[in-house]
Amino acid sequence: MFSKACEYAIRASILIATKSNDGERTSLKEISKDIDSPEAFTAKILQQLVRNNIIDSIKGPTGGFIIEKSKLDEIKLRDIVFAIDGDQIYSGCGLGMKACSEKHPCPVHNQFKIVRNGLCEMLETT
Amino acid sequence: MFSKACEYAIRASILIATKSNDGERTSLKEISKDIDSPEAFTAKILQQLVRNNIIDSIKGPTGGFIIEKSKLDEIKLRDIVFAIDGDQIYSGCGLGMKACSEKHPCPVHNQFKIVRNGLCEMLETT
DNA sequence: TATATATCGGATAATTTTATCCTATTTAAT
DNA sequence: ATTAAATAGGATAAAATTATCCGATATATA
Repeated sequence: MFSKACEYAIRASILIATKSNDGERTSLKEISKDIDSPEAFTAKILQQLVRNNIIDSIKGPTGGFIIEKSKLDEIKLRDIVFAIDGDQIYSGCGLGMKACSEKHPCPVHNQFKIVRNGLCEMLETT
Repeated sequence: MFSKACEYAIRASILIATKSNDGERTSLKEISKDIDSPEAFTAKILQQLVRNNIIDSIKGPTGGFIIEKSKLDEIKLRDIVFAIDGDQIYSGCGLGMKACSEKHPCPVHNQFKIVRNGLCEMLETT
């Protein structure tokens, strides 16, 4: 469904959000241990989330990652997926057919559409 | 959503099914041209479909690929996806969390479940 | 039977994704 | 100020996916 990078991003975000809700910072070490991901790779992904303004980082001892209180209820899965995987989930035909469109739908266009709409709705509300 | 290999497999299968319904064979060249995929790579994928008994191949001049009439209505997207990508779409947590299960669901478990069930249902009926 | 056409299958290459390493920078605490 | 702990970021490596090449095999047709 998602790339591994995106999976890590979502899992990390959930952890950071939970901790942030308790007013705690979460260190990279803690994150990669908790979500069971490679540390250095996870660091890259967190940097992307920082650049995309989804999480904040604090350097130095006692540093770590947080999500601003004001953002806690605003951030949707969609934002994370976009930051890491881009819009590929939304764009184009589910089968990658260039010629497929609403006007010239591929044979499974409508069935795919239903599923994708469900997915997008979920990403935008969760 | 799917790997490219799987996309090619589905697109090729749709084409072969259509032609087979008209009693025609479809050559590799025709397939890769029609579905806009690399020829040699497509050949590998078609071989997998042959081994998985989804399509049949006929060698030699005037050869090509067909789907038996009796199978035409029986083959579901599910079969193709399984043959190429395996059961990854069905198995495990949508976020790849080992610890996630019905008993200890991850925070987005139920939302993912709805979407995946929709996808599986579609794959099994189309 | 000879030939041309088509799939089969092993080996290899290119690309993308995932993962690691190492140094720089920031900053809390002593 | 010094030190130690933490993130930042560039360079590189490993693994997986996608793609290509080429000889082998099968077979319809002349």
